[in-house]
Amino acid sequence: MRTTALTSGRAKPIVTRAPKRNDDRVILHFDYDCFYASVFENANPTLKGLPLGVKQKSILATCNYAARARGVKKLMLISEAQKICPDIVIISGEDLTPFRDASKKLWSVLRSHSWNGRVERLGLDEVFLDVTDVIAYNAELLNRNALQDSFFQLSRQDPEKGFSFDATRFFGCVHPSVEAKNVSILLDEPLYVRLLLASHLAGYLRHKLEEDFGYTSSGGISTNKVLAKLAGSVNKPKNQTALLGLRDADIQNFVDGHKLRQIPGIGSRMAQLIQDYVLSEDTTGDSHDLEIGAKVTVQDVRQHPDMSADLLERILDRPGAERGSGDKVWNLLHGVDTSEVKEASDVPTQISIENTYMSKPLNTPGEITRELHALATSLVRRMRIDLTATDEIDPSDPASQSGQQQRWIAYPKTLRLSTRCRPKPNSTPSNSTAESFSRNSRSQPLPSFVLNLRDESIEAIAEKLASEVLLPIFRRLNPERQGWNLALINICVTNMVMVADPNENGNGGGRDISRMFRTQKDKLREWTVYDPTHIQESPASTHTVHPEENADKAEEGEWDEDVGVIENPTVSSDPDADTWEDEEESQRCHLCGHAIPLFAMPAHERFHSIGD
DNA sequence: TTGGACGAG
DNA sequence: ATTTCTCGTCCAA
Repeated sequence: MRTTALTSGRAKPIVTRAPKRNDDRVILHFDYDCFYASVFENANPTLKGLPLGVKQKSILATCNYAARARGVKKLMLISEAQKICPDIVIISGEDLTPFRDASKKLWSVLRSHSWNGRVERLGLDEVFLDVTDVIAYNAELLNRNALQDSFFQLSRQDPEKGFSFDATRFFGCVHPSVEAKNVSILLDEPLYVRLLLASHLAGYLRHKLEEDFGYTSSGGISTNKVLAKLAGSVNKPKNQTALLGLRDADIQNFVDGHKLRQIPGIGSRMAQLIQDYVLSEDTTGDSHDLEIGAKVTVQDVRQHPDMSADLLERILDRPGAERGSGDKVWNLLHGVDTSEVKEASDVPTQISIENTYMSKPLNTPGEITRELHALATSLVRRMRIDLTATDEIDPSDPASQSGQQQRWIAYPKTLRLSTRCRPKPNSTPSNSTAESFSRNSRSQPLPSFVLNLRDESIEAIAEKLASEVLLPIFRRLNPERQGWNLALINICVTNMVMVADPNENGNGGGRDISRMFRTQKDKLREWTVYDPTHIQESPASTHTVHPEENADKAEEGEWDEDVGVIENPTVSSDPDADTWEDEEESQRCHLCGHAIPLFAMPAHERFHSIGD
C-alpha cells in the first residue's frame, strides 16, 4: 500500500515499489444506462425505440441509444443534435425531481439486499455495493459436486430467499477472458470463486431492476471501487464485467490501457498537471487539448522516468492541494483503492437549488428578487421532501389533530447563497477555467422560521426567506448597486443536524413501525441525542437541562452556551410539554413538539444541535 | 466556521 | 449558443 523507500545514506527514496492490492473485499458497481432518458421512457413507454434527448437549457444532458445510433452525443448543442437527427424527441430535464425519485427507488432495492449497509450512491445513476459478507457466506455454502444447480442465499435468516444459478460459469462478461477448460482448476482459487459468485449476484440484481422497474444497467465486479467502476465500463450497455485479477499483471494491464482522465479520482486539474509533466520535455510546446488528460495513458505515466508517489506529490503540489494526493494517484495508477463504500444514509449533507441565466443575465433588483423567490420555493419544498418524515399518530396523543404528524429527521443550520457573474467576452481563451468559472458565496445561520411545519405555507416561508434573508445576503455578496450580469444563482442549506427518531425511544414502545432497513436505525442511533438507557446508567455524571428550564433562563436574558446533555426532545407525551400551549405568542417546536414561546424558539432550537 | 477548489455524474 | 444541476470532500484562513 505504501511505497517503500530504499534509503542508502540519502533522504530520498531511490526505489519505488508498486503498491500492493488488497483483495479482501468484493465490490459491485451499477450504472443505469442513459438514466435520464430511461426515466422518461419508463414513464412513457411509447418513447422506447425513438431517438430521445434530454435537454437542460441549450444542451443535451443525455440521450438514449437510439439517438446515439444516429450520431447524437451527450452534451451536444440542441441545435446540432436536431441537425444530425431531425426527428429526435427532445424533453426538458431541468427539473431533476423525476430523476431523484427514480434514483431513490432503484437505490432502495439495492440497499435492501445489503447485509452491511454499505450502499453508496454516486450521482443519481450509479451505486456501489460492498457485498463481501454476502459473498463469503455463499462461498462457504457452495457445493462443488453440484455446481450447475447452485442456490444463492440472499438472507441469512431465510434459506429459501435467493435464486438458482449455474456456478460453472460467470454471469455476463469477464476480463480478461478465460479459457472454459480452466474453470474447474480455478475453483481452487478463492478470489475466483468470490468474483464468480459476485457476478451472479450482480446479474440477479440487474435483472431485478429491469424486471420490476424497467431500468437496464451496466455492472462492474471487482475488489475495490475504482476497479469495479472501470470494469463496469468495459461492456455497456445492458451488460456487466467481472474483473479477474488472479495475476497482478492482469490488473495492471487493464488499468494501463486507460487514458489518465478516465481514472475516477483523477479529475481534469490533476490530469492536466500530470500530463504536462510527462509531455514537458517532449517537443512542440503543443499543449492545446481537445480532451484534457486524454493524450497520455496510465502506462505512459507509470513508466515515465523516476515516476513515483513522491514525484506525483510534487507535480500536484500547489497552494490548496490535497495532501497525500501523490500516494492516492500512485495507488490508482496501480488499481489500488482503499476507500470504503460508504454506509447508506437517508439524510443528504446538503441540499442546493440553482439556476443559470446565460443567455439573459440578471441585472435589475426586480429580476433578482423574482429568481430568489423561485429558488427559495424549490428549496423549501426539497427540504420537506428530503428532511422530514411523516408518522402515524396515536389518537390518544393530545398533540395530534390529524392522524399524521410531519417532523424533521434532520435540519440544516446554515444557509448559503452563491452567484457567478457572466464570463466577460474576454480576449484570453486560456482563461476559460480561471476567473470566469468561479463562484462567490456568503453564508449565515438558517433562520428558524424556515423550519415551521405547522402554520405557514411553503409559499409564505419562501416569500419571507427570499425577501428578508436571501436578498440581504445577496447585497452582502454583491455590494455594487447594479450591473451584476448574474449568470448563476445557487442557494444551499447545509450543516445538517440529526434529530432523534421518536420511534426509537423505548418509552411506551407502542408504535415501532417495523423498519425496512436495520442499518438505517443503527445509523440514526449514533446520532440520537437522548438515549433513556444511557441516562439511567449514569444520571449524575452530566448536567441535564430541561427545555422549560432553559426557556426560563432565556426569558431572563441568561443563556448557557455550553449545555452538556440535552433532555429528550422526542417525548411529546410528557404532561409538562404543554406548559406554553395556550400562550398567545407560543408555537410548537417542529423538532420535538414542545410548545415554546416565540422569543425562546431560537434558543430552544439550539438544544437540538449536537456536540456543544 | 466560512469560502473556495476540485472531484464526481 | 461552451456550462446543467447538483452533491461531497478537502484546504486555508
